[in-house]
Amino acid sequence: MRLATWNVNSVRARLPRLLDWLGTVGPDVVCLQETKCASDAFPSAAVEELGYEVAAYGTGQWNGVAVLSRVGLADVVRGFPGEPGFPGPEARAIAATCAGLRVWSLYVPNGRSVDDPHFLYKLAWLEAYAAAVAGPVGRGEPTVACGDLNVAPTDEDVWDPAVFAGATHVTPAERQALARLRDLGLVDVVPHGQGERRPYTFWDYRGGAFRQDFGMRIDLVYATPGVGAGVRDAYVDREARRGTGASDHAPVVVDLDDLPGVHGEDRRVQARRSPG
DNA sequence: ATGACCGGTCGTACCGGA
Repeated sequence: MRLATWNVNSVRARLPRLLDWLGTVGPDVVCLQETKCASDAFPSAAVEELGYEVAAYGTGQWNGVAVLSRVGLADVVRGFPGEPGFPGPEARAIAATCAGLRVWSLYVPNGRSVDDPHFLYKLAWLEAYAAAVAGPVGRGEPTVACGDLNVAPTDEDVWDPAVFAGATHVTPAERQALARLRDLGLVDVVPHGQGERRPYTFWDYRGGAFRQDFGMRIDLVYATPGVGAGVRDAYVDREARRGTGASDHAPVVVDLDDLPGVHGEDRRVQARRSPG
């Protein structure tokens, strides 16, 4: 299975590039974040023409997540029990089961600044998510929690730690909240950055950050141990960040062994069985 | 240089992003 996660920064603005990318990379399952459109405004038809089913969750111009799959898309859940709001519910989490794998597409709150109420919301949201997946993950259900987690796990995951002194995304509090997920047993599937480059996934639009590789690794794939052991390859698709009309995030692409008991024919059956 | 970019919005400035 080829799994990917990508913060597209508006699915409608990115649609031509998304469709090209789906055709070129051919992922089986895609987690999208910052779709920035309501569920019923998601451009599903264009994606379905390429053979994907779509589960979208969006409430308007902010946030928004989705899962695309061409290997089955079952048991879709939007949000999770105990999910905090700001102050009301926000569209930041959606789950679906694809070829036996429980897939979460997550868009963790930004935090804005360390003295902003949004920062406490970010920490609470991460804690609540960890509590929500603790049961299934503890029972060994094959799971990936992936998306824009908005935390750089280590100083190695930002281009210059000095620049981020006092900023969000690198604080001990955020890293501890993220570590709760690893405490459950989830493993960080660290991609390679293509060549010798660091596996950054985000570069600010401003100041030629991408050209200078002033990036951060904040788009993450956290997998249960059995899933992590089946990772054949994982890479950051920097090509998708290049040129005009790009998102400020690059996709992370992960090639996984099929889960035990779920083989190619089963996947085709699941795909056929699902409603179009 | 307290900047620089981009997407969205009942918009033509401002918010949010990170």
